[in-house]
Amino acid sequence: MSDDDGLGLAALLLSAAGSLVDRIDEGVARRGYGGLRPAHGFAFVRLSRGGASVTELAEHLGVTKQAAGQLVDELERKGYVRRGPHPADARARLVVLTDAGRACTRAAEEAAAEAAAEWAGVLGERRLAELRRSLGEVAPPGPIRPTW
Amino acid sequence: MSDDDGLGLAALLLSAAGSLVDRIDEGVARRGYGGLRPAHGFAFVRLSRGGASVTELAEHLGVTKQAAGQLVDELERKGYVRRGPHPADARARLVVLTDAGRACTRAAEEAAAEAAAEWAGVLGERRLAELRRSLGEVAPPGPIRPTW
DNA sequence: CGCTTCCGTCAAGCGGCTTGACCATTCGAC
DNA sequence: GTCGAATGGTCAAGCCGCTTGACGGAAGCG
Repeated sequence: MSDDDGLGLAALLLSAAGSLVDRIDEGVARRGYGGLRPAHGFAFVRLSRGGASVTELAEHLGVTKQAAGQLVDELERKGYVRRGPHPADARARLVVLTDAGRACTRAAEEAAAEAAAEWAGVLGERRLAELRRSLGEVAPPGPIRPTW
Repeated sequence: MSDDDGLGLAALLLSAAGSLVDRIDEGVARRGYGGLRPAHGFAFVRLSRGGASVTELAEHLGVTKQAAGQLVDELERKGYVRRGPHPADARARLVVLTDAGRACTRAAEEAAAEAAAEWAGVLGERRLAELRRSLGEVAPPGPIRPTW
């Protein structure tokens, strides 16, 4: 009954997303990168494209720049990122991944691929691709925000 | 590039889930039930099946019973639920929806159906059903937890 | 009966986030 | 050029939802 209404769809989506995120997070920890939360992984995704300013990161994550700043502090303390001067804007500082940060990003990608492979085992490649396609059509662009 | 790996899939899922949840929440508010958060909606879903104890609710939501108790406090203060004696266990108290609570539950279902209809408009009924089916196969049973 | 288990609540504290204020730098109109 | 407005980053304070810990009361079971 709750599986063919909108609320059931939301529950399904939340459950699937939560499960996938948890598996990735756990896979990252299993690879030796403990003390990281899912939000860090999405920060890595953004930073791996040549770095970003704190403000850009904040927009990417859908939080205030103060919150993004704290997150960067934490990653810097753990040695995953480094704040450097911004080449084109003296107000800004460019946050870039360190070698450890890049290694951790790879670990996250591996863990994610592993989780996706499990799903492919259940659904088959074809239906997984279709799932991805459908989600792409309904998912809005914009920041990756924690769900509720 | 980020759309065909596991991390991209997670982002898509999170984005879609977040969007749907936001729309439902907003739809509920638009119908006159302000000050409610998505978690309340999922609590309503559980309570609408004849009520539940605080502990059952906690399990359903994947939080501690203390947290569930606070949530019930809040809903009680706003007049959506009532704590009554439990018919079979004097330790427990049965949390049931009031008339306002049932009306609000209906509003949430309407808002969810509305959002789902929008998705059906994009994907078509057939692909939406397929989406739901695939999600049902990969989503674990268990509590509805906030994602990351 | 008495021991263990379970329900609900009180109390304290934490973690991640927000709003508000501020300085330094840059941009744009004049 | 110069000056005001906009923007990047940070400090500070506080909030809110949640957690851990501890406890009384009731149930279950030998």
